[in-house]
Amino acid sequence: MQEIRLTPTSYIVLGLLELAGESTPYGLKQLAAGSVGHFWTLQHAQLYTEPERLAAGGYVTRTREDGGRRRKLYSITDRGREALEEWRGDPATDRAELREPSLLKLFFGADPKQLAAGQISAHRAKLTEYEAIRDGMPASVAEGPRQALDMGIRYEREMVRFWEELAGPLGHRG
Amino acid sequence: MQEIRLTPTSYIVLGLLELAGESTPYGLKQLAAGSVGHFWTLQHAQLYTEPERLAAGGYVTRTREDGGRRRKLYSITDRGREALEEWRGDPATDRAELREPSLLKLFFGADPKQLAAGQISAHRAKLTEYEAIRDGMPASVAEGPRQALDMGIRYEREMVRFWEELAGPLGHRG
DNA sequence: CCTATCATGTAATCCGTTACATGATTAT
DNA sequence: ATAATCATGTAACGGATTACATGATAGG
Repeated sequence: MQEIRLTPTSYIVLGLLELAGESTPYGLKQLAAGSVGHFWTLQHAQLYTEPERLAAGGYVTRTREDGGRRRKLYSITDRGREALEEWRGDPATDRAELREPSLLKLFFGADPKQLAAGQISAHRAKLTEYEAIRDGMPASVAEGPRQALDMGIRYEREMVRFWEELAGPLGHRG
Repeated sequence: MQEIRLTPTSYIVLGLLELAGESTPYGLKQLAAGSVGHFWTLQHAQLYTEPERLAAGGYVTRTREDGGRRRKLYSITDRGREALEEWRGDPATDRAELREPSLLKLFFGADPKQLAAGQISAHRAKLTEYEAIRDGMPASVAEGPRQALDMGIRYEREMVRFWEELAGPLGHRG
């Protein structure tokens, strides 16, 4: 049982395993794609390697299917649950940086109007997608995902506004 | 002259070198700290290694001081300028993900009120910092940094609003 | 049957972070 | 002088991305 460092990736895997119970990497991929993946994507390879790391640390267990494909199945352990719980309960969260590539370009002198065109459509598309998810969300969905989605919507709206104003400043309140 | 891949870090270094002319890694660090570092920080080690990479690719040149410390001095080459120009002119910018650790916690069930306390003060602090920079900005500062800062301000404001509403929903428009 | 696509993994590479180390200035 | 901080690097490590490879399933 090695010491391993828990990264955001680790918590995503732990969180998904907590929700899903036993799952294969591909199962995790599917789960992630429909949920947390909307604002934090993982490479598929990570969903194979990260559970291995977590297993080495005792946060998950690995079993193998008996039948034909003998796929690897992972489950969260008590230790994993504790770690997840501790993480969730700790309000000291590292600050994220904006780290928008488009912002970098803007900063270093790219033409705002040109950039804006692409950014507006990208952010609008994402916004539409988020709103569709929200409108189709069954009442059973937990608060967390709902609130996270709400943040995503706000963010996209604000970015659309920002780029729209950059692209065509109509005085203000156009 | 090797093929190297240009990452956002590369463009930051190139962009800073374009602004600064010849500079040492430490000089770059100082420059970055007062500008782009507000929304995209680099480790100091990167400011020593990245210029080396760029030199290997022919995007910058390295010279050494004649005098005592014989520090390394980097300058952008024509090739570097071209690369920077092409990057700036290409509106096809990768989409950034939100990747807020706090959002991850929220998603996976952390207590919103508890999280909010920390987030509100962090985002308020950043907002205050940004506003101070904006208010102290000399008229000579280029559009790019100014607009990037504006985006940062909007972002922080929106995040403050979001967490405030989560922490204490006063109906709406409290 | 054949070919997409879905699914399951491993290996190599590389960038970013962290840690280590030391030289030069400045302040006390 | 000496401590503190500023400055200048190198080395090790590790996680994330990318590339490679192959097996299973479904659709035509």
